[in-house]
Amino acid sequence: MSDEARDPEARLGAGELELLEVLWREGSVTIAEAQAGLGRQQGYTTLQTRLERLVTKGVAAKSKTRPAKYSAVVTEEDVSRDDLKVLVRRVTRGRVVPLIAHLVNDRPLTTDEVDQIRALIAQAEARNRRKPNAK
Amino acid sequence: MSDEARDPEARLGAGELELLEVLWREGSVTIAEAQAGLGRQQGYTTLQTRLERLVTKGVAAKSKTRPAKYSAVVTEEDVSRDDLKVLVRRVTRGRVVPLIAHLVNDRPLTTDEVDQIRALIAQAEARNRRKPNAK
DNA sequence: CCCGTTTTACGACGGTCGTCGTAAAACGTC
DNA sequence: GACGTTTTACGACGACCGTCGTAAAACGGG
Repeated sequence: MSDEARDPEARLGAGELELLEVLWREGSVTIAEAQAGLGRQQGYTTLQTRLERLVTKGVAAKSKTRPAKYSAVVTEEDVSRDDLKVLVRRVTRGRVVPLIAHLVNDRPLTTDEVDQIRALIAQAEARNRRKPNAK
Repeated sequence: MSDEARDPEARLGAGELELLEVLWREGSVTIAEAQAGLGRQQGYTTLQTRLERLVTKGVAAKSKTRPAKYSAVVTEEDVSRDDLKVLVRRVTRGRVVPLIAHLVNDRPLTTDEVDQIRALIAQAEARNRRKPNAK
């Protein structure tokens, strides 16, 4: 019963994810650094408030060092897993193939990508053989 | 002057998508039907307001029949395309392979699904051969 | 110790969205 | 045509979030 604990992961808006991205990318940043790391330009205190609210939500932490540094508490994987789950369920009612179709048809793939996807499929198939629950 | 479509697709929140889902699923519904079609229970006038706001946003239409019927104006594909684009860019910085890895590793695939994905890849590869821009 | 700069604390405002309440208007029935 | 029911119109409230302003507090160089 370790992989639950989803309670502090309240719903995150698009703007909050944008900020979390900066934390993921830069690791641990002061307000000024976050301001620079963010693509667009935004007021200092605005970032302060936004980061503070992330801390309140439990998805970021604030150090007690003098220029305080903010860092992500949740990982990219945590969030993407949830997002993906929602997207797959919502858009394709649980079917993953239409989603993949969308992905590979949306733009050309390099030959490398094709190879990698093939490998992925082969692995999945191998797992199926070991445990033939192929529903 | 025909494809004006993209600009009124303002940002849709999670709750608004939830409602759109009902419209996509049921096609054209009165407020009472939407109330029933929605999973949970929610006040009549609440649905009224939410549907009305979807109309204001331009993503739903209201008929002039007596019990007004609401229907979706944007398609599931419109929205999923945008959502997917955001997700791919945000989570994997444009790389589609990690996303697919996530999808196929997250849960077992049926043999049918494996076959279908293989076909998808083959098609993508064929497109590559016809137009060898393989980056 | 004083001063300018940086950092933090706090509060406010406006827009969006889920949530309803209330009441007027339209409708079907007797 | 009066009445109960359904449908619509309108407005409000509270939470959330991006946006800052202001000002106190802490810091570092003279």
